[in-house]
Amino acid sequence: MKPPVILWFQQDLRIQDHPALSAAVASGRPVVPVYILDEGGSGRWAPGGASRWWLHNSLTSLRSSLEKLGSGLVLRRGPARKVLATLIAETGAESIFVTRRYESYAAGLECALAGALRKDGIEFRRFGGTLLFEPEALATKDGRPYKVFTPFYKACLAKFPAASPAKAPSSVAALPQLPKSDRLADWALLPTSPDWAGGLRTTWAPGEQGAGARLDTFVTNAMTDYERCRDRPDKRGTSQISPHLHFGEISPRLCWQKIRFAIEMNDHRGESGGTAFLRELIWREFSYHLLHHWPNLPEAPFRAGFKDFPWKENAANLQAWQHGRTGYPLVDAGMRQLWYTGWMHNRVRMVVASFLVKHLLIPWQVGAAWFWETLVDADLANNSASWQWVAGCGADAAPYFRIFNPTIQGKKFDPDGAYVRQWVPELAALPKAFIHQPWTAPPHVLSDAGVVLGKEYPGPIVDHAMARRRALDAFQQMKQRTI
DNA sequence: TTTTGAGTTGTTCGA
DNA sequence: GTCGAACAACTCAAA
Repeated sequence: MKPPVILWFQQDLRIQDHPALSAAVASGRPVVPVYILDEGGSGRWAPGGASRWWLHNSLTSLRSSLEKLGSGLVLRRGPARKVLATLIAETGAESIFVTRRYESYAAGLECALAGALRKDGIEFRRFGGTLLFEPEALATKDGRPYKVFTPFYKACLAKFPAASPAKAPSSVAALPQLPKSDRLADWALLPTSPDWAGGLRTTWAPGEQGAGARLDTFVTNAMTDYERCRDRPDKRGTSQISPHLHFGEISPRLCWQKIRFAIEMNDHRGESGGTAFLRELIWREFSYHLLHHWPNLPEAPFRAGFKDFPWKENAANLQAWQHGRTGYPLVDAGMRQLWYTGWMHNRVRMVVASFLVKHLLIPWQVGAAWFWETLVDADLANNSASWQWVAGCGADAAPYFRIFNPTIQGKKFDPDGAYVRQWVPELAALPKAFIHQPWTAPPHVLSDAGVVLGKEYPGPIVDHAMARRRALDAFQQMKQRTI
């Protein structure tokens, strides 16, 4: 019998439009699908609690898809290098196929493995599929990586169409007996005592099927109004596809194709909404482009001047932010939505991030770490690039003086306060006029609503006007130090 | 090499 | 109440 191919799954937990899987099947050799839980391999960027919950469910889904194709999924725990060596010995495989990753630790490992295995006569091939375009495929006229979104976006548009998405294989040739697999339950990816995942379970359907359903729902219900509604946390105006994309349960090429198709079918009525959504997919590409070319993006400010920024670490303020007790209803609603569902609306992410970095002067890395722990869509490229963008130290970042006013943002994007009422129930009875600024409500209004500020719900932990001035001063200080 | 136009998502202040 | 300017220059990308 021909020696098998090891198909190493990482953040590509799908069977449709999966170039490495397609190539393994096309090779005509038996395939050994494997997922390796390498807990030390990503250093400080080991998956957080919410990501681990998702991973458990997504692996269950992938395994069942592969079983339907006549195969299965081998689960192993340990350092990837060691596990792969063991599997080579057990199966006699002469090839390993993998979908390439872009985090420096992962890409570095893949390159090292490729070199080491080649010496032993083992073929190690890395495939694309995670991005529309590989980071090497896009460069300025000078041959340098892009640092500004708009020219990057135009360059992407000029490259279209990307390759068409590939169909899922109809079967995967298996060995008579797949190697032994760990029991998924033994990996303890799900939380126990306490089980905090109730909100996640009711919100999400991890896996390739859930991903497709989520995208279809978006196309049917929200795409046409995407431009108008995507900033409204009180509506279902966004796709919520981010965790599915992060785990590779759906490919961006398939998203692109489905959206384009829907626009055509719909007589172009969804054109503006669909295009705005596709632009967000290019933002994802841009984040990966940055991470690939600047590997320390997760740790260090892109603009070096921010190294000397006068941050004020403060444990009490950090905890108030994490627990949704800052006294600013929109901020608190967002932080609680995050804790309960593992996800936060994009508009609100900007507001809470701006609040942490500018109102509280807590380093963006601290906020990024909390998001990493709590988000089901925690993605090193998107998380790092976006936090840097908000903090003003990123590539093509928001100017530092652009400081969100959480009250104004609330009135603008949650005009009736429905979002706040859902996530901050202790304020639910407040009239609309005060829902985003309870500290301005007259005493009788507060008591009618059953609110005692400083009791169930706190007063503002910082004064907005003071915090704004302080942030601008800190920025001035940094600039003077740099000069 | 130099020049030129442009750059995701805001807020505040004063006319 | 509405509107435009100030906020801060700076650096990128392309001609």
